[in-house]
Amino acid sequence: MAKLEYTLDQIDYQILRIMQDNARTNNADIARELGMAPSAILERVKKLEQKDIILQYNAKINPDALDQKMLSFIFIKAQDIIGVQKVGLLLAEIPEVQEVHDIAGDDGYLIKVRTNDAAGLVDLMRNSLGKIEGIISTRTTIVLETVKEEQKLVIPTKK
Amino acid sequence: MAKLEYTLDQIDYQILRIMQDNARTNNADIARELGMAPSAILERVKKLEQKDIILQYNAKINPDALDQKMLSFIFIKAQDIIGVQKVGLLLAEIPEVQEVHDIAGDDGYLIKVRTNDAAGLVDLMRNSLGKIEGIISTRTTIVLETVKEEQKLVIPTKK
DNA sequence: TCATAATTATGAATATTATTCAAATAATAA
DNA sequence: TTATTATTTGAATAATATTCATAATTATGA
Repeated sequence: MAKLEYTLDQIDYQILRIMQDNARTNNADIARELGMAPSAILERVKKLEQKDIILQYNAKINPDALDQKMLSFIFIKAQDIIGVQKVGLLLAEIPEVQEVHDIAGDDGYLIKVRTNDAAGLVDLMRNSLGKIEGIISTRTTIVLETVKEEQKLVIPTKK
Repeated sequence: MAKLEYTLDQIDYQILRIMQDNARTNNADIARELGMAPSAILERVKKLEQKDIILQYNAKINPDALDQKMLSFIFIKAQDIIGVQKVGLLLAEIPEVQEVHDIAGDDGYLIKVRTNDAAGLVDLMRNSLGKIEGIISTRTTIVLETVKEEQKLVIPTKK
């Protein structure tokens, strides 16, 4: 899927750093910051996209603004054969499920779910999870408060 | 912090939907898609930003491209007084820690950590977590494979 | 090392977009 | 209904994106 036969240099790292910080930074600004021609930056950004190094650009929306105040993590024990992930794929189809991780240990999956409230969570568990065959059991962890939530990667410096 | 005395309408939702899908969509394109003047869209986007509805724009970078192939979740039992989160704030300062959630139950925190490999994780636990006072114990869950990882919210339709 | 090839950057030209703002509309409240 | 406020439009200008030929740089192999 991702074709990573590609070596990133310092300039790429700087671009990634800027983009990771603000994905709407325009080419001209990046070019100015790096002291290069906008066309050169454009070229690199396109390549980063094509090589699947930059996967996507997304806006982080305030969950409260959409009344999605409840965040939970659910451990799901499933009877999937290791590496097949049938249950995992079904879980991934649920819109409220933001993340699905196949985890080590007998739990099977760890999923991250955002709902309006507790009722929404119950709903989801009953209607969505409940309909997936192969789920043996679930264990839910409720988030009281989120202190940090980013997906920023640590980008290498110098070298 | 966030001032949410603001009611979103269908147009706002559409903008959010577009932005959530591709944060680099330009104003002109959004305007065309919604059949409105670019200036009107600009106005709305600015407001969405100012009202802390759109929190930030970020590029999702392929972790593999930066050799961050290891993802783990760590439950941290801490002796924080409920609601004070001293440990939580210290955890949030660690760059490899992408998320810190204060969770219900006696576990305390659930954090999401990205490192190069197992050695990097051990390093982090020893050097970073190890230096935080107030951590009573940790329980680590290793991610074998991620099936889905987004932060897209479910945006209401019609009404 | 040198020459050639391949890659990447530049700079200028053009196409598009962003941004501003006054006027017009629409929505809301009194 | 009328006044008030908020939003949208449309036009004008500033700025950015994009293309592409040329130049510079870097990599490669004899």
